[in-house]
Amino acid sequence: MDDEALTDALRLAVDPPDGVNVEALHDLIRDDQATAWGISTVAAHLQVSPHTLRYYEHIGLLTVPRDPSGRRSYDAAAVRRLVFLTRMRRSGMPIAELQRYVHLVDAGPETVAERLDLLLEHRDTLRHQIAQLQLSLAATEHKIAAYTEGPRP
Amino acid sequence: MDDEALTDALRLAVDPPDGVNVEALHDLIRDDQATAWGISTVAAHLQVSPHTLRYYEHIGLLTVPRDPSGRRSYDAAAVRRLVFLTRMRRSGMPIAELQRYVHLVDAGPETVAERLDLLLEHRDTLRHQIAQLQLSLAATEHKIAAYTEGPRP
DNA sequence: GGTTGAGCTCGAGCGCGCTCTAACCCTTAG
DNA sequence: CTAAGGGTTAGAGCGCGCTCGAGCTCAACC
Repeated sequence: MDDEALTDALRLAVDPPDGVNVEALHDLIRDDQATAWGISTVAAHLQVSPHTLRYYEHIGLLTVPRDPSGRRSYDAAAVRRLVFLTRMRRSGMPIAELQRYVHLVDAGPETVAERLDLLLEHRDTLRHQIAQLQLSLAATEHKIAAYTEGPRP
Repeated sequence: MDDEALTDALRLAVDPPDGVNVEALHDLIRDDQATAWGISTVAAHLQVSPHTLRYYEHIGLLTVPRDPSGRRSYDAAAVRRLVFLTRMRRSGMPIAELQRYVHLVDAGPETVAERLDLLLEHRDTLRHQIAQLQLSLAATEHKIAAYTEGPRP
């Protein structure tokens, strides 16, 4: 059930249906303090390796509770942060910037302005990237058309 | 060969999102047969370093004519190929794939089908990337909205 | 209760794509 | 005629983001 919810959240994150519904994603992974997940479960759902999850923790991007025998036990907060982290990574945010961001988050509410700056900057980067990719896509499609239609490409 | 397609790719390069000098690119494609450009000129216009241009040549992505004293003298064909190469690189195509592609181009017209496959595959990659980035953008904008609009209760 | 397998830490290694250095060569301005 | 400044080569080095291995502990299943 919770596992399913996580799966759904991640499917939304990776492979969006027609409308992008950020609200829904947000709801799907909201607090749910009963359950916890093992490292390989989380890794599989986020499409990263357990090694990577340990690495992220090691470099201070998040802290993960342990079970009595010392194993990582990812709670809802950890998973939510990981969803954020992996999405930012996939969209090209460098790890150093993620470290800066989570440091601000952990520092408390007086850093909100700075976090906002960081997000605004990333938004601009994303828009720029999308524009560039669309241009590359147009160029690629044009070349494809030249190969398929034109007798002398 | 596919000079025309490369030229078209260059034409599509005319309106990059930020910074790239449109006039400069026009300079680069004007005077097709008469002129040649030095390495630092080309590097500046393509926004890469001369080191990178030598590197691309070294790994076989293109060949560049030399002037009588042995210096690189980029002609229109070389520049067109570099426009293509840099565009593909910026849109995430790995160098190994570029090597494969230019190898096919250099192998002659019987490799057209294979080149087309490669381009189709890249097109799909681009579409997927764009979709992902748009989702990340939506998520980022949502977070920004949460910070700016919602006065925290 | 022994074996299998997953997780743990620590630290080294790696693949990619440049990026830089060393040592030398040419062209051009003063 | 000299000196600056950019070009040439081969090859080493680097930053990023993992990725893997060694050697161990622990839990679970037959």
